[in-house]
Amino acid sequence: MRFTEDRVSSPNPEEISTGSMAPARRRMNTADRKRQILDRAIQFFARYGIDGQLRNLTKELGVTHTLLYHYFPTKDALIQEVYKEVFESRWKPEWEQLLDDEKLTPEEKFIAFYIDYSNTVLTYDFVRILIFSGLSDHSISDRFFELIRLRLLPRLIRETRKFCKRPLTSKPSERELEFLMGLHGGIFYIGMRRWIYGQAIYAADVPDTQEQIIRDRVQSYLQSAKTIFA
Amino acid sequence: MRFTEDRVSSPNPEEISTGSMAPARRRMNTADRKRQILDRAIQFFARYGIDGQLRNLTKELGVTHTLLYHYFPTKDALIQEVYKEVFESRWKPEWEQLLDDEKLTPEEKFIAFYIDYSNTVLTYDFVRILIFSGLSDHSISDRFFELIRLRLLPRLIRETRKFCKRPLTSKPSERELEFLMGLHGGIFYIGMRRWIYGQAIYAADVPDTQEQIIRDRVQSYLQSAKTIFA
DNA sequence: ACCATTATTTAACTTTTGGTCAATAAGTCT
DNA sequence: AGACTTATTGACCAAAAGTTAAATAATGGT
Repeated sequence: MRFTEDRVSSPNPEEISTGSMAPARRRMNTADRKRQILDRAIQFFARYGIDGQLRNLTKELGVTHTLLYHYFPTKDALIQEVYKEVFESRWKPEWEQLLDDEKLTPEEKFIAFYIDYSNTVLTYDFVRILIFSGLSDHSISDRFFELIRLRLLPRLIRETRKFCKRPLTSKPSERELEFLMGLHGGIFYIGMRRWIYGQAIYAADVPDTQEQIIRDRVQSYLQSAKTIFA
Repeated sequence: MRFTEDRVSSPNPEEISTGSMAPARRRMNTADRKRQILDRAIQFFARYGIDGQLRNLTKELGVTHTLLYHYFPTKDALIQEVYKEVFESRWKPEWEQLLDDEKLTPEEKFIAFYIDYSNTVLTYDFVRILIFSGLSDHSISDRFFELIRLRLLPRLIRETRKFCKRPLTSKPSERELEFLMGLHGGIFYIGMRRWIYGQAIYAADVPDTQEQIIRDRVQSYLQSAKTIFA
């Protein structure tokens, strides 16, 4: 004998105290509920991947899975909104301004940028959803890399050249770009180790250490660029 | 009306010529068939993830999906064997010997090692299965990182110190390790970009360029280590 | 040429899971 | 209080997907 019991026992914190088991159906207004579902869905798909089951997602919300179809026409539509939310709404235009700031040295820009970038991008949700989407469908993660390639890399290359006192005009060579990707990838790898492989990154909990690491790597990158591209 | 039609039309190359549609059931000996299934399964799960469907896997083999259960008790057992094959059988003990070689300089060792390591580990199957397994269950990818942490990192740290002319005795500091992980991660990121995000790595098809990139990064790492840890 | 073994298939079962639809009830407005 | 809107649920469907058991037939040994 199996019951159809989608909702978890006590979804509404206010109701728990009674100990009764009638979950007392509560209505939320459309906007709030949609927001709530989307937020949960981000965490949920980050954890279980896009193959995660809707019934499990809604169980976390204390709601039956059919309610989702009141807000999203299909599972895929929900996932698309999750992608949109994660990839597009977290991009900071300030990064570009920072890298264009006339008052900062290239070194200061690199360090300030990568510290903030790490704090924004190297989160559980972001890293995992980026990887999940890359694994299943490039077209999603491509959009994020387009942003990097168009908005960030040219500026980072420019600052590198400034630091090396080289002319800024010519098109970046593959060797230059690839050397930069070494820095970039090394930093992203911190998120990989932490959120994909589940390794404890000692420095992650100590902001000072975390920043020291980035500082080390950036300085290493810039100094070596000077040597390599002299 | 639906038929149970698992096998693809002409599984056996020798039989195609006739154009007839009786696929002529062929028996393979146990060892060969198991090997064949395992090889295919590696490619298959690398591509579609562990959620890939057995019916699709066996379709590629020209066999019904139930045949799998003659060789593996369960889907999970098959996946475990895939993991074992990918992670354990590709580790090269020569790496340790190379890094211990008395006749090479630290710089030569680093470069030789990372070139070979890249060629072995940065393959489609390996990178993707490593990520898939990390995403779903750390316990699998952990085994691979244990190898790295125990067999490789101490040697790489030792060679770094030799290069910097520093004493070899003390325990590696977190800063040292983390700086090394910057190099390591930057190199792994090449595989990520290529096999997860599907980016065309220009240098990947030109061995010379590929090696130049690794050379650049290794030299950058070593030179900077000298500065940082002086 | 026959027999025994076992690789392979056919058919069927079960659970899972995305999705539909009509019924229910919590708010809101008058 | 009664009516109206619509958020929410319960029952149900169909296809997908892992698993099992019995039937079939290819191969090797005698």
